[in-house]
Amino acid sequence: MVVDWFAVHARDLPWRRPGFPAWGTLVSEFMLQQTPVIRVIPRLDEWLTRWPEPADLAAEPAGEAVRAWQSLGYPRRALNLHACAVAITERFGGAVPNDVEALLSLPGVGDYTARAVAVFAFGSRHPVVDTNIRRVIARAVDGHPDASTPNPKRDLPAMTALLPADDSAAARFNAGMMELGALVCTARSPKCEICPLAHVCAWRTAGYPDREITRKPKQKKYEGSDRQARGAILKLLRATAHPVAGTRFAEAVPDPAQRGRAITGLLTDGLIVASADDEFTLP
DNA sequence: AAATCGGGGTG
DNA sequence: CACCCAGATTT
Repeated sequence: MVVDWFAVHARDLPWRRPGFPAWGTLVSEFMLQQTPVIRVIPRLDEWLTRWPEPADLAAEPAGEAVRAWQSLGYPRRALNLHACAVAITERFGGAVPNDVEALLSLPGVGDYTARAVAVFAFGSRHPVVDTNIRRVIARAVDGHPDASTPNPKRDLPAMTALLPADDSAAARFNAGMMELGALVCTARSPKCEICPLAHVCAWRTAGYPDREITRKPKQKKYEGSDRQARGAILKLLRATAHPVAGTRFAEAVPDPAQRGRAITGLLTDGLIVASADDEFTLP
């Protein structure tokens, strides 16, 4: 029933176009790691126009990937994606590998992304579990809103049991479940009245228990201002093609201690590199 | 299991 | 202003 619903209600997204390259699927999945679809689409188009093949990206400095990443967030993903392009060029002859095992060996590719690429780019039959599917399973199968700690592996058995036997149908089922979570079974105010699973949903049958979730207060140990400092320095370096003197960071981050922590962290993560005379630049 | 890593959009 | 977003990695 999810597959039928998906056939009618699927959004027209770039990575669903016929003939969309596997490299494009990999780039899109990286960008979609914790970044909403609507903000990924224009950036994906820029990337694939500029770097149509993994070798095209691999031929450029990693810093160019960080620049082109712009404000998608979590810029380490840009570094990982560039490292992916290098690894694909060197170890896989420039072609995105098609099996989960090989995909998992790539930097920044975890359990979700490996399965997603194998399924959506190559049509393999694997269960995929993302944040949307986790929520749909929690509600429709387990009968409670998604209050538990994120643990995709816990939902794999349920998805495996539901997965159609046919490869193509399995791929559409995965995409359909994700779409259902994105458009209908949403995190806040789900649209149960138009849900194709309403009549079999365990959560609805049980009378929507725990509809008002009391989440434990997220305790953050880091200082919010430190996070801001990282972004400010990175933004400064993205905007300039040449090395920037460390003293100029004071404009963006006035507090010396905070500035020092930000620079140290960025260097450790490889997002910036130090050159001579207290100057910094993208790698 | 919990913390970290961004930035923008939304109820 | 708190929560959410096609997660991955480290501790």
